[in-house]
Amino acid sequence: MPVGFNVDEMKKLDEVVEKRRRVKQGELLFTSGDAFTSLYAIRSGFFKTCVSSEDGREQVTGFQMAGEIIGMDGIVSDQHNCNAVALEDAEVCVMPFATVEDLSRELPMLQRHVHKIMSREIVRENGVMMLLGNMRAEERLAAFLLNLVQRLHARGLSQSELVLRMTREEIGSYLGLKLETVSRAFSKFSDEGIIEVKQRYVKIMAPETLKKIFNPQTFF
Amino acid sequence: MPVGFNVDEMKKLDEVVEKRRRVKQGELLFTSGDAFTSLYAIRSGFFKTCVSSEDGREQVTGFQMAGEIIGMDGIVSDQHNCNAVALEDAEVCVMPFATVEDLSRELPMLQRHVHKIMSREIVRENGVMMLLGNMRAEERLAAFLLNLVQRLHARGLSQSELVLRMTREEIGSYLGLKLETVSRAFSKFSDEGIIEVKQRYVKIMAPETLKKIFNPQTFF
DNA sequence: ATTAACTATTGACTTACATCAAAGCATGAA
DNA sequence: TTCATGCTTTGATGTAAGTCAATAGTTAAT
Repeated sequence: MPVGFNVDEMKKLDEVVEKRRRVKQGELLFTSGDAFTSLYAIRSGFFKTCVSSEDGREQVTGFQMAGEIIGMDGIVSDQHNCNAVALEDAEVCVMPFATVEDLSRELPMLQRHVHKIMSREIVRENGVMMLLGNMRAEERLAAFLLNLVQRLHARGLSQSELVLRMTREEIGSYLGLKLETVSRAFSKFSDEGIIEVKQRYVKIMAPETLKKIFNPQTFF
Repeated sequence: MPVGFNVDEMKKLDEVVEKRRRVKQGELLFTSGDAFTSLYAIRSGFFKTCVSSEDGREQVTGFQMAGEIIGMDGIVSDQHNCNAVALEDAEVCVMPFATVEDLSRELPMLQRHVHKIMSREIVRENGVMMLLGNMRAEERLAAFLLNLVQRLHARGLSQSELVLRMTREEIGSYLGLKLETVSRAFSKFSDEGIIEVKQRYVKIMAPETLKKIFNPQTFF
């Protein structure tokens, strides 16, 4: 939650958080078809969200970490439209959406915040569409890595080192690539000295080169 | 706007609509970087929204028709993050977002409506990600056509005939394909008797076959 | 400690779509 | 009517990424 609330308002905000819920690695926070009741603020841990087509194909639609909100897909139809799976043991704050709506009628700042969170998700997905529709494998992976470290850095972690919480297959699903292609792109970056990779551990050695790959035009 | 408001509430809702704005074919309703002030309800006409990368690649992120709301991409950063271009002469209702927020604090039904519209957009984009990440060219085009006629039919138009408002290139951009690939897929469907095509005019002869192509598993 | 079950890497080969190129249609202006 | 312009179709060829397959490294269970 953002700063800028007074003591009284903070008390009200506390009401929103009904209770906490722990989700073990591999378990579902919610799944497609579940009744929608609440948004979830991730306190710790790491999630993926994914949709699956009726013939079983799965598309990872996002990776979410501490401080992020998930569940907004459920508002439109009062039931969830994707699955949220914990990629490591996690804890979330359950925020009943009816309470969020009630309270955001009293607190314009909360109202504004809810709108921004949803808008941010729309804009993020626009970016993913650009990635999937226009970029090549290495550009996609560069964008993915840069986005991940940037978000981790914003949480006080390193801006050059990270431990991936997801498999090559899950990265591939998010980026519209097969796991072998993801693996090859990692190896290529590693061969070129842009990153160091050892399984899930990644160290970014040349962030500027990575940015160049993601966004070639910047240098014309 | 949905039904279920009383006379008094309807009066208030009228306040939201500040004024109307006409946008000629080819003109921008808003563009990336514009200050965000309002959402727009399309009264007539047809729009595309698109984002472009710094090196000039363009990704169409959606096509919008009468009755739909655009501009929600601007909320998060107080400036628009995509371009909205009229594909035919159009008229929109300008709804200043500050007014929408004020009023939706008084009218829970409006508040709920705003949330649903944004959630619907998130879910739609999830579907596009599935399309772009997992489907082949013909599946994408089948899904696209089915979605278009379904929306047109909901507006009282035919469920089998439509006139495309966009070029093959714009369809391709939306679907992550090149215009030649879109054209070939149209020709293939036509050869197989699934549709009749004559330039922008399309008649769906075998909707069930189209659904099968989009969703092969249904028939195992 | 020894499996078993995942996960990741790498190579050989295939393929769906992209690219390049030419020609055919519309639409609108002069 | 004629020309110009922009869209669409179709063919020939190229290529990035997919598929198939073998191997090896990691993690977890017994």
